[in-house]
Amino acid sequence: MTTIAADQLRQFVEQIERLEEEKTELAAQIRDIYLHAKSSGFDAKALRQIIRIRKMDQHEVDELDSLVDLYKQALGML
Amino acid sequence: MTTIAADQLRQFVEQIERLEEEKTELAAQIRDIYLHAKSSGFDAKALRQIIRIRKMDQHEVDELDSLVDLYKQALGML
Amino acid sequence: MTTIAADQLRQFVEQIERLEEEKTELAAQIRDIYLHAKSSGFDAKALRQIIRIRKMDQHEVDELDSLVDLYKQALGML
Amino acid sequence: MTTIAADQLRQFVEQIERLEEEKTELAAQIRDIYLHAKSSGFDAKALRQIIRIRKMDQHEVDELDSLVDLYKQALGML
DNA sequence: CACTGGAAAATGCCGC
DNA sequence: GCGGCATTTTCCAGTG
Repeated sequence: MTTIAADQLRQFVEQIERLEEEKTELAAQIRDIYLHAKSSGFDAKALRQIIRIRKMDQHEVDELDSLVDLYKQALGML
Repeated sequence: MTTIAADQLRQFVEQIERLEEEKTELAAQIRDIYLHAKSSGFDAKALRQIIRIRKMDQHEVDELDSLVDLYKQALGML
Repeated sequence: MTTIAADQLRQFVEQIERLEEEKTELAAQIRDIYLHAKSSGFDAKALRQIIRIRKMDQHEVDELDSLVDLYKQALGML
Repeated sequence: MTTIAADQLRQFVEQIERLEEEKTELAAQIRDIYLHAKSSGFDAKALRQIIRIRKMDQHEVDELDSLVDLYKQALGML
């Protein structure tokens, strides 16, 4: 491997590592908020579900829900 | 480490590996079923959700659902 | 949903649930062994590490290794 | 739910969503770098491996290593 | 466009 | 009983 390639590789590695560090930091902040929410009396599991639902397109949500309901019906779960 | 300890360790390792192998095999079978279900026209995501719901105690389900609804209401998502 | 489809769905669900039950049982057995190992004086964390290392398909690992070594060299990690 | 609690909930949700957005953005940047690396002739898989290896806190790894080596020896893996 | 593999999220266990 | 860690599951991008 040429020196040039090695330097280039090093650049890539360092850039990635820097960004991943930031990403890890953000993840930690998010965990903290869930902890705060929890100690404010909110249920973490339900909160996560809310976040998930809001992230999904409304159409997707509806589609999945109606399928789940259909399956529940077929299984006598309703 | 004595020979006895080494033998004991080996026993543990082999037992664990054997069980994990079986576990892996089961996981593969489960994946297969999801594949069959899919090729029979069922939606894998919805199916997984059904399995999850059935695994939960009914009381838990209700509790989580009502919390999620409460949160949705608080956030004007309804 | 037709009766046929409903029956088919039920089949899938029941098969999956049965297999998952077995999987859970195996997981419990594995936990037990770790507990036994621990009470025989072995360090569970190290033991898990051993299992992990042995699990890696050595061949596949080696495949990447030459490339990885090249890059590590370039990064002064050797 | 009181107005206060609802407001608090909204705060948590918005904070989480904002941080997750940033995290997604970082992930996109990282993907870009891998793409650049790839078009510079580097193997993405090996590159990821490098990143993974470097991420392991070398110190912590060493901590376990003596125990692991002991066990490997016992298992004839050395 | 389905599959594979790898990253991220979520769940559950063990320790304190 | 809670927090941290490890595993497991889910999701998603890359690939053929």
